[in-house]
Amino acid sequence: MPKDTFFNLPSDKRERIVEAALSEFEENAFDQASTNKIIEQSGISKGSFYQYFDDKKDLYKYLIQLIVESKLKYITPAMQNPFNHDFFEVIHDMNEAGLKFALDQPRYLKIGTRLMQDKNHALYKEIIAENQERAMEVYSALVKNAMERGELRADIDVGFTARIIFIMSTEIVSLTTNNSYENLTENLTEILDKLMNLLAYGIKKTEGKND
Amino acid sequence: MPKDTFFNLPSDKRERIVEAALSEFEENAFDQASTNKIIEQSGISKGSFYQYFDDKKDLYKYLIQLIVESKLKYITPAMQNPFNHDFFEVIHDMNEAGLKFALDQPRYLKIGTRLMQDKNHALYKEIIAENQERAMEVYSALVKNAMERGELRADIDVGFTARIIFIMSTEIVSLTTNNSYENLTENLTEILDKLMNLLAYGIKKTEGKND
DNA sequence: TTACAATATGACTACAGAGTCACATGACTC
DNA sequence: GAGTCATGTGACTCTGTAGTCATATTGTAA
Repeated sequence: MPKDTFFNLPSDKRERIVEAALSEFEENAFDQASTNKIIEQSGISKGSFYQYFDDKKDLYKYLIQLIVESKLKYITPAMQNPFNHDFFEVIHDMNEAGLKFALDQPRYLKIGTRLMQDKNHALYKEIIAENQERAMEVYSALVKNAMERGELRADIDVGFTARIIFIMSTEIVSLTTNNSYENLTENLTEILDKLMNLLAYGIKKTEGKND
Repeated sequence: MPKDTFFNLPSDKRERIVEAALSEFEENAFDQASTNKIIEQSGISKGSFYQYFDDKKDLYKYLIQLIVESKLKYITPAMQNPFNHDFFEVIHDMNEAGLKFALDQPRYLKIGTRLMQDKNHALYKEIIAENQERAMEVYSALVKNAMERGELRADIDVGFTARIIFIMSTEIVSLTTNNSYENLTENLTEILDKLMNLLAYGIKKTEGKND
């Protein structure tokens, strides 16, 4: 957590620092990112930086907190009473919210994605791992509930399905972008529909579900 | 490409260098990896290193080449006459081969995965991007062919499905490991079956496919 | 005006990185 | 033995890094 001196700062100065940090961490992973550059770009002195933050990690974790808070604002509405809604509708709405977040907050997305990528990094374990466990529990509960209500095939594996849905939620962004997070196009709902359709029905031609 | 001096080296020395480089790039992404450490660990002098390789990137690309060649050895058998076999069988066998590779060559896997992860890195674009395009073309042809033979629903999107299958092939490893590439368990075929089942039939309870 | 605390500053330390270069060594030919 | 060429060497340069600290500035309260 940043120190009081940081939060006591006039808001424009504080924003300049956050702005500079976002830019730096957007372009570089934690180890690559340079506090020197952040200091330079935000126009504060080195000494001041260390009066605001314990170290580079302190600042970084603060940014991640901002990002998580922001993303939660998007996701939570889709999670109201998830056990009373149609399972596929809940999953759809969550992914839709995630895409909206990606569209609205591209730099947040980029920083978050960077963190998610390096699963071997100590920071990943420190910041992400446990939250991910919680997410998996939520997904598992959703799947289990939907099975009990007869919405899902009875022979599927709950944990496996939960993980698939989790991976879906992280990969859907890359599905919509040809791998460069810059050009998020407008056919998001189209791609989301295709994905939901695949999740529900698969792609094999069967007696029940022909063309 | 390494210089002739490298290939003229006595094989034990050459292997020591490759070994040291694999270790370093296994533990660190390209930018983090230290040539100094590779030099130290392989017991050669700094000057020699630069007589073998143009620079750090030269060595790295050589390793990637070894990795790609190794992976191809696993995958190609599954790709013999792909248009005459059952579509799901081909996909199954390819993924199975990929998992075998992951099991047999964990350090290759780790280095390769690291490279795949940082899609923003210049090296990703230099090394991966075009190969990925080619992979997508192969997958697309497979999907299209299977549709024409009536194996797949006629209403699916070829490009989308090809991308799903591509993502599947990269994500299946993480599905089998709870995110640490160390403990690849033995229930690989089980997970692969579940994944193939999902791809084919989805998870929704329908008239055609109950329980 | 004085006194004191909070904040600001940037030169500085200590370290690590990639890559260079003048020189040393060893092998092979004449 | 002399000459030549490929290869080996490590001290060195240059650049960048995170973090520190003695000193200066500012704000506030008496």
